[in-house]
Amino acid sequence: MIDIQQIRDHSDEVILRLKVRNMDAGDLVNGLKEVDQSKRQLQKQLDDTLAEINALAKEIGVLFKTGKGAEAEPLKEKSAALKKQAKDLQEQLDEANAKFQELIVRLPNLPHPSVPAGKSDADNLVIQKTGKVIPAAPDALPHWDLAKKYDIIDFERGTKITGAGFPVYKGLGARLQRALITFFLDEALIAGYTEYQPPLLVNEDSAFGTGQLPDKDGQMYHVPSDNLYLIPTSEVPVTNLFRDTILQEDELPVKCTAYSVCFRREAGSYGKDVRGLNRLHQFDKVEIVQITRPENSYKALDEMVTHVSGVLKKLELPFRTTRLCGGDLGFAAALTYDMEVWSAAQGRWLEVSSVSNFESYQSNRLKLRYKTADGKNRLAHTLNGSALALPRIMAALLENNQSEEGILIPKALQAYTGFRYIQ
RNA sequence: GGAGAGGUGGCCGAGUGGUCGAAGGCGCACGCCUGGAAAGCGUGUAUCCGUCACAAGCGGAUCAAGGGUUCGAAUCCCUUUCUCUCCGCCA
Repeated sequence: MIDIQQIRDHSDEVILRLKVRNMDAGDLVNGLKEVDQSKRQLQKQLDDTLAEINALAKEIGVLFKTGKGAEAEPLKEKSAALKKQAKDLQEQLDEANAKFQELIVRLPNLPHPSVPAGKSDADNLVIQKTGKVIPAAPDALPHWDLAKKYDIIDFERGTKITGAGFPVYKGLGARLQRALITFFLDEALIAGYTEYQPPLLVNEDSAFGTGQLPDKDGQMYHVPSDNLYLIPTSEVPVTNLFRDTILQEDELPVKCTAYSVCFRREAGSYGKDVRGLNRLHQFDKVEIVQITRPENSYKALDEMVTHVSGVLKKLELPFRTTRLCGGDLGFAAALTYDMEVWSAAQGRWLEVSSVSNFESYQSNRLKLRYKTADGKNRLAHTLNGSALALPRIMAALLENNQSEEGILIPKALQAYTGFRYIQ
């Protein structure tokens, strides 16, 4: 969440910057300022009252010790009255705090100055195109047909055993999937990331910490009997490893990578967007996460984009990088780059990675700080990115590399698959 | 799932109602000592909130979490949660 100090000192700027998200935050920000004010006032009153109570208790203690217990009686009465007052103030303060919390979690992160204005993904700024987009042959098959032709993904039986959006990978398809995971992890390892294998279910605190709750409630699968959530991305468990943590400055940057299965309910999706592998309820992803000092986070963001680009180049897939516009920017992100690969047979770009800098928005919720050389605790910056999401990579590989001989596995992957063609 | 034991500061570990945010030790930082180092000696060493200049100082909160008893609780009571031991079940 946004640092309240920023709202106290620069509320106009906050409102202005949120306009890039097409959000009119005026009422919210001003309401927040008011609640903050009364909250602090109540805090002061309560603290003063408690201080009086504490002083009385000490006095009474001394009286008892010196055998003047009788003299303590009026003090006791006074204390009782103050206690009642304190309880009252405490209730008011709790109320103010709840209100404050309710309001502040509704404020999304402030967009970075470079975020373009815009309403939807159509307004995202294309900043880089890499690789040649060759028009697909007229008889090119979309990946769902190729999956059937080579018997490598079984959508129907996935639907039978679970439901739509839960494909079954089979034979060379399953092996290609496994190869991709290992390849991605190895690439991250080379880039200096430490590999993690996190739990696939998280508790409420974790879901809140990275911002899935309360903003995206309903997007996650929930297990009510244990009040746990299936992770929509390993960003959630991995970033939460550092919840309530004060790191030493020399531990930064922290660089983590994790492969995990991801679960998303995707309520409300439909049409060609969800055909085949385009949008699934369960999919595999390798994620990269960095925790940095504030002054280094944008350098780290560039580094992560470069890393993902490098992996895509090794896969020989044509891709483009876009900078998300204000309207498409995620709730917690300050700046996001999307990487999209060209899907030849579908003739469209498929998002395979999203790399974001959250600045201190997540770390403020997570209480993720680091101790500077002069002993001060500061909020760290968090970043994450997909490197990469598997299904659409799979889709693009199938569609782009199809020929009469079968589907050619890119050279960099062959060492991992152990085969050159899917035939 | 059943029975029992327990959760104290970065770590270990005292503390069963009164000036305890908490003894002592370790670790760490700085200083003295030394040619340099070790040892030794000394000093310091949690987090959050408020006041305020995001200083100092002062005040408040925090001994797993929440609630209660009391003038006063790390210490007593209740609930929750986690860890450990034994049993059960089990990949």
